[in-house]
Amino acid sequence: MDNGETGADRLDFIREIIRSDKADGTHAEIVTRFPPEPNGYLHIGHAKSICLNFGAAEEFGGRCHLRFDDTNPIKEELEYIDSIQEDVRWLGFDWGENLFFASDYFEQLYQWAEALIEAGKAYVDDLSAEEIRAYRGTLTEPGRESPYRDRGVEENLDLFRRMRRCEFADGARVLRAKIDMAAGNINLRDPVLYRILHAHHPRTGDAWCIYPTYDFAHGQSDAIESITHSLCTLEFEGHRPLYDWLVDNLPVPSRPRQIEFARLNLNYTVMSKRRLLELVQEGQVKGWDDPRMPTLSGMRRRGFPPAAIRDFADRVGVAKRDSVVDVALLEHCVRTDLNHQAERRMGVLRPLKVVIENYPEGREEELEAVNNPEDPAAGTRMVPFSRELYIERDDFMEDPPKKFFRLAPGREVRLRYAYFITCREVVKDADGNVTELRCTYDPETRGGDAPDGRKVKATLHWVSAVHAIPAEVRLYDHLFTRPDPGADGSLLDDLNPNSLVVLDGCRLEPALAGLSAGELVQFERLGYFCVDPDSTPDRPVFNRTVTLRDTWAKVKARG
RNA sequence: UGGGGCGUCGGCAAGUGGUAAGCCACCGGUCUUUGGAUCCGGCAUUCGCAGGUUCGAAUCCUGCCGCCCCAGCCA
Repeated sequence: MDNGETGADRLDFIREIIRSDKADGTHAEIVTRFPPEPNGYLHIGHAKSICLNFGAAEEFGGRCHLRFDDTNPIKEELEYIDSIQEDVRWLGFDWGENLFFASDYFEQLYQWAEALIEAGKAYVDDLSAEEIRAYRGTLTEPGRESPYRDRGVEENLDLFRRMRRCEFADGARVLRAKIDMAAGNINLRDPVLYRILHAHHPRTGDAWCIYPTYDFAHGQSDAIESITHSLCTLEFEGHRPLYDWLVDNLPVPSRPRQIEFARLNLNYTVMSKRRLLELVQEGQVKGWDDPRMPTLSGMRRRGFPPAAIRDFADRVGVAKRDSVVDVALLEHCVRTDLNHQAERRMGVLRPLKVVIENYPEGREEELEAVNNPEDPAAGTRMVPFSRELYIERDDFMEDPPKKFFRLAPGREVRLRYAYFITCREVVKDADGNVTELRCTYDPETRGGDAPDGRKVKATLHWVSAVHAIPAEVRLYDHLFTRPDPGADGSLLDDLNPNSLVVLDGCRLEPALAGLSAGELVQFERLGYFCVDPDSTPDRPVFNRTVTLRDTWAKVKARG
C-alpha cells in the first residue's frame, strides 16, 4: 500500500457496521455486490460504489458479486453488459466466478410471487396506470384501496398465471403487494411487483412477458446470493421498509441488510445517465468515451489511470451527507499517479521557430535527457539538437511584464538538457506577427550548466525542427463553465465552448514516435498526455490528460 | 399540518461528554536544468440557530431554521 496512513484505522460508517457484524459473529463471511442496470455506461459515480463494494469485501476477507439488475428489458442492452464488465475490470476489480443476473432468478421470483398470493399478501390489480396513481393519494393524503384488492386467492392465482402466459396486453394488469394504502411511506401503498411487458429481454429473450420490478427483485436477489450488506445510494432509503417487508414475508435463504450512502457528485460536470445520454445523442460530445465525459470509458481514453480513480474514491470517503466533490481533487489524484509513472518527453504545442545563428549549418548532435526524475530506473534517452529549433510561442514575449522570466529580446535562457541561448533578433511578418527568433548559443553550456556559474531564470522545452515529428494534440477542459451546470436554466447554456481545443501542427521529439494507444507521457512543462486510439503511425494524436500545476498561470491571471 | 434522511473550514471528511484529525483548494517560503515534483509554514476559539443539562457539550435534552429524497407498471 502506498498511502492509507491518514486515518488508517478510521473506518467509514459502513465499514464500521461490517467490522462490527463480523466481530460479533453476525456474519462469518462478508458478501457485497455491485448491481448496475445495463442501461448505460458506467461513470465515476459508479466507480465510488465499485470501490466501496469490492474494496470493503476484500478488506474483510469476503467477496463481491457483479450482478446485473436487468429487470427492465425496455432500457437494457447487451452492449452495456459488455462495457460494464470491461470498465469494472479496467478499474482493477475481479468478481471471479461471481457474475450474476437478476434475470437468472426470474423463475424463482415468480414462484415467490405465487407464494405471496397464496399467503394473501399480493393481488392482481386491473386498474390502469393512471388510476393506480390517482388511488395512491399524495404525500399528505392517504391513498384509497383498489376495488380489486380483495380478490380471492384462486382468482389472483389464475389471473397471475394468465399474465405469465401472455394473455393480456401491456398495462392491462399488475401484481401488487397488499400492505397499507394509508402508509406515510408511499412505497408501502401496495407497490407494484410485476408488470406486463411484451418486450425482448437481452438475456431471456421472449421467455417472459411479465417482469418483476426493482423492488421485487433486488432484496430477493441479494438473499439468493447470500449478500450480507447491500449497499446503495440515499434515494433508496424510502425503499428499505419494502425491501425488509419482502425479505421478511418470503421464504428467502438469507437475510441481507440494505445500507445507504451518498452518491458522488462532481462540480463542473453532470452525472445522471439521462443527461449524459442527451449529450451523446445531441452530438455535444463524440460518444460515451469522449475524453470530456465523466464515464469510465471517457476517463480511460483521456488517460486517467485506474489507480488514480481508486485513490480518488478513497479520499472522497463514504458518508450520508449530500455533497459535491471538487473535480480538482480528481485531477490531483491523476497528477500524483502520473508524476511517478509517466516518462518525460519534449513536445511543442504552438511552435515558434528559433534559428541559432552561431550553430554551424548542417551540424547536429545528440544530448542526453532524463526520462523520469522521480524514477532513476527509467534511465535516459538521446535528443537531437540542430541549428533550427521550435520553442513554445508562450515562452517568448517581445515586451515581457516584470514577472515573466522566459525568453525575451536580449535575454538568456536555458534549453532543457541543451544550451543557454540568447535572443538577438525578432523577425516579423508584414502584419507584425513574430515568425522567427534569431538567437545565439553558448557552446560552453552544453548539457545545461555554465562553467562560469552564471544562472538563468528559465528553462524551456524545445524540439529540433528537422527531427521533430508532426502531431495533433487535443486539449480538454471542463465540459461546463459553471460548477453546477443546469442549476438555473438549460444545461446546454452552460456548455463550455472551449472544452475541446484541437491543435494541429504540433512538433514532438522523435522518441515520441511509434507509441501505441493508451501510452502515457509527460510533455515537460505542459502536462500529461496519452496516445488516442485515433492515432496512426504517420499521424500521432495525443490527448492532454491533465495539465501540470501552473503557478505562472496564476501569477499571470492576477495581473 | 405525510414519511424518510442530512446539517463540522471555500470543497470533501474525522470526531460518539473531556476541550476541533486529515485531504483538496488557497496563501507564504525552501529547493529546483519542468514557474512541475519535493520540503516547511499558514488556513474553523468554533461545529445551522436558540435555549437547557453538566465541572466540562460538535457530541445529551428541547424548540426552531435550512437542504435532500419519496406520489414510475424506472432503477
